[in-house]
Amino acid sequence: MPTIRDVASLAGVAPITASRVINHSGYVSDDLRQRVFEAADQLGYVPNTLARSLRSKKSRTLALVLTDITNPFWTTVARGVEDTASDAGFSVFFCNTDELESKQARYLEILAQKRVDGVLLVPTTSDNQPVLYLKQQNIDVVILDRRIPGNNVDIIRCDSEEAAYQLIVRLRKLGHRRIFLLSGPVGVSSADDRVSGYLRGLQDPDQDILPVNILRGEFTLESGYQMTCTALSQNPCPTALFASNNFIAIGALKALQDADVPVPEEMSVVAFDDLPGAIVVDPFLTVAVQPAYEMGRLATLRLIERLSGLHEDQFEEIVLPVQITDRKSTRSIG
Amino acid sequence: MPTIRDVASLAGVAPITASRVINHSGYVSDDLRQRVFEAADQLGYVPNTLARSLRSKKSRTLALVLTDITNPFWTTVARGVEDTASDAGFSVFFCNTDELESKQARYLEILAQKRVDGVLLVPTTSDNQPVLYLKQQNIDVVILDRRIPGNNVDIIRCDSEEAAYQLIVRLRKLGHRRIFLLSGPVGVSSADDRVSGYLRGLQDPDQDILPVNILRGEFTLESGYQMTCTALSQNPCPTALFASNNFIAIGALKALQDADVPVPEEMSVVAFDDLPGAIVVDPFLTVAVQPAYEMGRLATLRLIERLSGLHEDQFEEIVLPVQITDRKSTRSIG
DNA sequence: CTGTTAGCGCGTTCAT
DNA sequence: ATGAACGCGCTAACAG
Repeated sequence: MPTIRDVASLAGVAPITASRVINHSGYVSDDLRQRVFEAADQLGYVPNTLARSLRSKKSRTLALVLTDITNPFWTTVARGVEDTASDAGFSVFFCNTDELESKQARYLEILAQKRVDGVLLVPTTSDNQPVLYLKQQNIDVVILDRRIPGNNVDIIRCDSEEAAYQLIVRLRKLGHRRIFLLSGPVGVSSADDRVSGYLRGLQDPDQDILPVNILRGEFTLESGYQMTCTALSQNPCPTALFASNNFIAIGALKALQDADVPVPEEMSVVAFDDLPGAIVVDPFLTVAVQPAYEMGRLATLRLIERLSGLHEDQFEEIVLPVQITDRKSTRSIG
Repeated sequence: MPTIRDVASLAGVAPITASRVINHSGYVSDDLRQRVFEAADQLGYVPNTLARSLRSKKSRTLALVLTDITNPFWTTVARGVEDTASDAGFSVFFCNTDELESKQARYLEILAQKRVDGVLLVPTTSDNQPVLYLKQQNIDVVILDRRIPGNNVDIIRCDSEEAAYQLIVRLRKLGHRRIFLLSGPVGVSSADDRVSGYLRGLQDPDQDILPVNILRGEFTLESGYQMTCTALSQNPCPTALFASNNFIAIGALKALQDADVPVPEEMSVVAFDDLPGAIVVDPFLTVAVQPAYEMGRLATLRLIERLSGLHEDQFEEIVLPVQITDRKSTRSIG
C-alpha cells in the first residue's frame, strides 16, 4: 500500500506537494503536477480516506437509519438517498432498527464512533433525545417521515393527516359510514397523523358525524391480518377499511380473502403507501402515494447543504403532498 | 470531543491503559479499570474508530455492491447481509451499480479509499478483474449470485441451471412444446445458466427435442414487456413463457394483460425469483425461489470468517438449492 | 500489570 | 510556488 510519501519521493517532491496535486488544492507548477500524477499512477496510489478524515474531521459518509429496508416504501427512499449521496461524493451506511429503540440507540452510538458527517433518521419514538445526542456528537441530522418535538432539526415528511382525510372523504362520497381504521403504533407520528386525518374525515362539520372505529397495531402484515379479523367480528361490521400502511394493507387483504369477503364487492379498502410499479402487475388498491424517492433525495440534499455550512440555525419542516390514486378497491354502497 | 488522552489523564493513568480498558485488551487491575470507566463516562467519551482503524488497519466495515436495491430479491439479500454484519460488529455500505461496469469501478475505488475490510460483490460482468483489484488493495471479497472465472474467490450462488431445467420439466409434463425464454443479459452468469437449464430441458435425451426460442434482454420490467410482445408476434405463438427474473416476469404479465392473453388459460408463465410474502396478497406465479436472505447471511458469514484469518487460500463455490413453488400460472394443454 | 515511545497517512500552519 | 514540522486520535512494540 503506497502512501503519499512514496508518491512524493518517487516524484522527487515533498509529501505536501503531492497532497496538493492529488487534492487539487493550492498552487503547483505544471511540471511537478505531471510528475506527481505519473508517480501516483505508477505506484497505483490509493488515498487513505481514514487518515484524511482523521485530519480533516470530515468523513464524507452518511447513514440512513430506518425501520426496515424490506418495506418497498423504505427501499425506494433508500435508493433516493444513495443516488443523491453518491452523486455528491458521499457513501451511505444503512441501519435497520425494526422500530426498536434499543437498536436505534446502538446504531447511533456506532455511527458516532465512525464519525459519520450526517444521519438521515426515521426515529422509532417521538422524542428529541436522539437528535440531541447526535448534535452533541457534532453530527448533523435530518429527520425523515416523522414529526418530533423541538425546533432544532430539519424534518422532511409527508402530509399524512391531509391524505388520510382525503381518503376518508373518498369513502364517504361512496356512501360508507362504518369505516374502520387499521392503524400503526401509538407514538409514531405518521401513524398518529393518519388517525387525526381519519377523525377529521369522520367528524366533518358539514356532514353527519360518523362512528369512530380505530384499531391500533403495528406496521406489519401480521398486525394487519389480526386487526382485520377483529374488524370483521364487530357488529355492525365495517363496510370499508383504511389500512394505514402497505404491510397492514396486504395483511388486511389476506384476512379478507381467507374470510371470503370479496373486495370491493363486500368491503372497500383504501391504504397508505403504494407498491412500486415494477413489482405489481395490476395495481388494484386505492392508495395515498407518498413520493418516496423524492423524500430520500430532498432529505439527503438538505443534509449535505447543512454539512456545507448552509442553513446554520435555520431549521425547516418540509411537508410534501401525498397523491391519492384511485383504483379498484372501493365501490359505492346503497 | 474528549479523546482517550483526556480520559486517561482524568483517571490518572497512561493513555494506553485507558485504551486497554476500553478495548478489553491486555491486563488492567480492577481498580484502574473502574477509574477509567468512570472517567470515560463522566466525559462522555466516544472512541474515534477512524483513528483506531488508521492504526490497526481494520475498519470493521463491509460493503455490499449490488445491481439495484429496489429489486425485492436484492432487498432481501441486503437485509440478510446487514443483520449478519451488524451482529458481528460490522457496518455496511450499500452501492447500486445498475448493472453498469462504470459505476461498479467507481464504487470499488471509493471503497478501497475508505479501506473497507471486505466487499460482497454482485459483479456486473463475468470478469475476474474486480476481484484482482480488491485483492491487490488487500480487501477480501465474496462473490454473490454469479459465477466468475478463476478459483481465487469465494462464491455464494444458487443453482440456476438446475432450477431452470426443473421449470422446463414442469412445463413439458403439462404438455407444452413451444416454450419461449425471456432471458437476462448475455455474460451475466445467472442469466446464462438459466439459458443452459432451459436448453437441457428442451433437449432431454429421454424425450422429444423441442424447438429453442430464446429472447435476450435485460433484467427489467421494460425488457420483459418488450420480449413478451416479440414472443406474441411469433408464428407459431408460444404456449408458455419462462421469465428469467422477477422484473421480467412482471413485465411479461403486463404485456399479456395488455394483449388480452389470459394466464394461465392461453399462456402458461413460470419465472425465477419470488416476491416477498409481505407484499403480495395472492401468490400466483409458479416460480423458482432462491433463498435470498440466506444467501446474504452465508456470504457475510464467509466474508467475516475470512477476515478473521480462516480459510486462507481455500476458496469455495457454495451452490445453494433453488426451490420450485408450484402455483397458479400454468396449466396443461392439448 | 503499567507505562514510554513511536508512528499509522494525511493535511494545516507557517516559513521560505 | 514549494517545503518542514507538527499533530489529528489511537494502539503496536517494547520496556519494566
